[in-house]
Amino acid sequence: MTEDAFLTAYDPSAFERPAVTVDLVLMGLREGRPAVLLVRRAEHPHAGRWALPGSFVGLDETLDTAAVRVLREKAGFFPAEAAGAHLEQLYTFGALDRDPRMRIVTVAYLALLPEAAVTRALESEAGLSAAILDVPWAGEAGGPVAAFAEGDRNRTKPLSLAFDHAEILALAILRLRGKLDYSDIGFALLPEAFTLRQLQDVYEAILGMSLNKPAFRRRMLDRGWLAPTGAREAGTSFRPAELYRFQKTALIPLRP
Amino acid sequence: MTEDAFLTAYDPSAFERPAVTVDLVLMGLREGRPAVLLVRRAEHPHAGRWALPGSFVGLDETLDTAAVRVLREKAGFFPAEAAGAHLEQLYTFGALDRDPRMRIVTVAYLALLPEAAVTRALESEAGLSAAILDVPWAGEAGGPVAAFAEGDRNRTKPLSLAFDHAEILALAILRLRGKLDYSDIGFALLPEAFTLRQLQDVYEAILGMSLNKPAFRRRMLDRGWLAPTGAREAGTSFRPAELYRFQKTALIPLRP
DNA sequence: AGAATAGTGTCTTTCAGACACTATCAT
DNA sequence: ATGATAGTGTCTGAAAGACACTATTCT
Repeated sequence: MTEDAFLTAYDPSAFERPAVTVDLVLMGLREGRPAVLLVRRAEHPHAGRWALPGSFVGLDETLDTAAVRVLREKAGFFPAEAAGAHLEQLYTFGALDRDPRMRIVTVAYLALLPEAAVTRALESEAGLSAAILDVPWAGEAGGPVAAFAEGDRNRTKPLSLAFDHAEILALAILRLRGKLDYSDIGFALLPEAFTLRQLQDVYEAILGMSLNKPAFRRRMLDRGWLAPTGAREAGTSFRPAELYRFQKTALIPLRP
Repeated sequence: MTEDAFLTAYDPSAFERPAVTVDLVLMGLREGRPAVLLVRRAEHPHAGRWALPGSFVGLDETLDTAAVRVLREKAGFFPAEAAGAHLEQLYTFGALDRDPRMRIVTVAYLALLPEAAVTRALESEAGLSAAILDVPWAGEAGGPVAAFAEGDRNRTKPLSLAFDHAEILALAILRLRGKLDYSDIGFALLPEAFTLRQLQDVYEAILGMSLNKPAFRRRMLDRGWLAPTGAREAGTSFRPAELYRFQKTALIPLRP
């Protein structure tokens, strides 16, 4: 039997199979605080609760393609924004009862968005809301992550997330923290030009702790990923800071 | 409409869906060199090439459960061995053409096995073979990973892996390297009692580079994860080294 | 001038790399 | 005693934390 003959005779529908979805943790900053974009579920199951934007994965699209599609269709991003956003696979969740309708395996993605893109998405997509995250430093292992409505200034009533989305969210924070120091994801949350103070604010917001200023500046500048633009920030009532661009060097310093 | 009524009316088979499988990278050591357990494919597609052990995911089992089942059924591990092995999800692969039969999304797992378990599995499972890996240090980004048959002493003919399994394997090495320094996975490849030299050999094999002895000993002992057994290795023709056990401390030192 | 933050100089501490050295065991 | 590896003492250099200081801009 040749391989071609085998493939022709093969019956792909022999076994029942789980459904496959992608769910996106859309992380950004709102007034310097880490935030996630959520949709309020209108329908069962879990109607009225908050969920990560997601979608079923079609037979004609890869997992990554499906994630980008969600970015466009459910999160209101322009194709150019969706293509430029930092998007990485997070983890795949496959508990038996994670969805009461049927067996669903979901591939979770983490997307990092600059503050301006978050604002624009919120304005263009009515169903979308930003939730502010409370991420105190709770050790390397992380802790539960609480999400609050943007209006809830006192942070008294944490939002109730649908399905296992709270677990996915907690893992996203962990991933973000873990990669912050040795990758370039911190820059994905910032605009094209930014000050070192803004960069440090991002780090402090994600890590949930304050950092030493001179040491932080040294580390960042010594990596060689920052190119001064020559311009300075505007609109301050004090000395304006220098603006930098992120520019990954071709020569990555390797261990000897 | 109540949630119950909604669920009763819901048709779970409305859309065509991809199949879901798990594939396992079973890593261990063979004579101090990193190795993977592979099965030779007898059937189409990719008959004659080498593949990672895997299986379809049933509707009644989680992803993790399916991975443990493969450990038992296809890799010949006793239930106790399978339960004790280090097993973690690696990444989910969903390219459109990764399997010519049909659309398959596979969740890749990484399993780490002590040398003795590898030897036993090879003896009990006829279809299983060990492939020695060539993992030179090629920078943080890693490089292609070549696998060779155990008999191929000169390492001239790299094995041809089926599907996208070479890609999965390369990612497994990357994950292993990345987690080696800050997690306890190095110990998963060692027997219950081991010497510091053996531990260093594991690190050097996985990183593909040699390490400084005093610095390595200091780091390992200062972490407080090693408990001296009081016994010493036997059968050497020179001074026998002290044997240690891995024992994770309850008090994990946290950042302040 | 005063206020407020940007940005730096420098001391200290911590820790990894390097090297040479001592200790211990089998033969 | 000899050979071979286990295990350690110590110097050096790189880098982070802490703190105080200077610089610059707006009002």
